[in-house]
Amino acid sequence: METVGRLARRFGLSRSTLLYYDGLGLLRPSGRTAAGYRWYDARDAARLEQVCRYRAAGVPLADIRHLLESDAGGTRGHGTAAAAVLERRLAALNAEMARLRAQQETIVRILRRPSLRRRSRALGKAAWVRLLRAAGLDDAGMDAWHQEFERFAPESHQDFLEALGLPPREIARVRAWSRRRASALPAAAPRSRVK
Amino acid sequence: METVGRLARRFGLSRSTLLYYDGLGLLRPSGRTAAGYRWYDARDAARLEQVCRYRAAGVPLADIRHLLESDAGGTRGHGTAAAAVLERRLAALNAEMARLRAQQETIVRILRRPSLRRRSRALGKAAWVRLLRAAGLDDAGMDAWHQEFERFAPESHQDFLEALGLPPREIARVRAWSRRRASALPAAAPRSRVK
DNA sequence: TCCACTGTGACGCAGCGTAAAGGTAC
DNA sequence: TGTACCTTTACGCTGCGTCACAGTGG
Repeated sequence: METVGRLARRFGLSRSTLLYYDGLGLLRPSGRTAAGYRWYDARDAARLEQVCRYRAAGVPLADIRHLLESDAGGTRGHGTAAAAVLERRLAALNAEMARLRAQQETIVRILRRPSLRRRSRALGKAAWVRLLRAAGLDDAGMDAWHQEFERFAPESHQDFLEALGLPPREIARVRAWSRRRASALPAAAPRSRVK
Repeated sequence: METVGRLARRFGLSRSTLLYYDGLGLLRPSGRTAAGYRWYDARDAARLEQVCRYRAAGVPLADIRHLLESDAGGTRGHGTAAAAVLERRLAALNAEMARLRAQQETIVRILRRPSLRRRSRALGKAAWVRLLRAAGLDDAGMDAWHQEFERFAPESHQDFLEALGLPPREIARVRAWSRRRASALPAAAPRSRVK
């Protein structure tokens, strides 16, 4: 039982956000006062809480609308729909982060100054090697680490190598080597890995 | 010496993009044909190449405009201006990536299902521990790893722990412990680290 | 005459922020 | 009487994509 400004403050949103949600049909107040003020009750607040949950995950407002509507329509399979939307969002997040990493890399390439690389807060290959060595890992350990990484989470291995700033060809070489290594006898290592 | 469509294709852009740049004043053709067609010469193409370089780094069009204008105005300090813009962009990228990581984490929290965690392509604590163990690291090694990480690159240490999905309080605990550890005698480890 | 190209202008997109011009609650 | 709230409408932001309608090049 509250007006739009009060509800907004309670959820840490702005008034215009709630007006926008109303216009979209995402969150309509269940009533109006005699003077035409929007009047939100407890169910509206509960719905807004759901909306905020999904928004915190970056789900687009249109998707949230569909989710909450299908949710009201019937219990059957609504959890599945939510999971599908969230998985789509995860995929989009991965794509977006890849784009941003590529931009970071581009900047570092433009400013060839290694002093700036540190400001990107993204560790490079040399830094990782130093850390792992300080932890007591030797060459054999790092080889094993790559193999296990490739076997257990190949996509993450790819992401990790990209984040190090390695060129695509070197990434491919490291991964291919890690795969072959896992099922073969010891052989010559490629010239360059995260080692 | 070419028209807008041809130049666009040559740079892998769309015609409307170049029209937009013209409207902004970011890239004006140096001439027009008798019929009013835009006519781009080699210097225009060179300028477009610069624009594309900065765009690949995600620099906003307005900033690119300022850069290229100050560049034409005088040689004095234009490299510094470019570096400043790129550093600002790096900071924005870091902030944006932090936002996206937070959203990933939110999604994983919503779907408590660990099976989905794998699809996020972001490794969690357990996965990292498994990898490091497979590489032959023991508890002491992991302790040393944290200490070195904290000493050498504290901000990246923070980023890494956040990316693992650890709650802020645990991150603070791990980092404080790593700092103390580096200059003290062996003591009891905190209840939970990436170990 | 045909077809690919060009011009200008306008609208659309996501998710709101901001302002204008006024009515309402206390 | 003030002022803190509320109403609606409409435009701004980014970086273009996508019409629509008309003229041009070959």
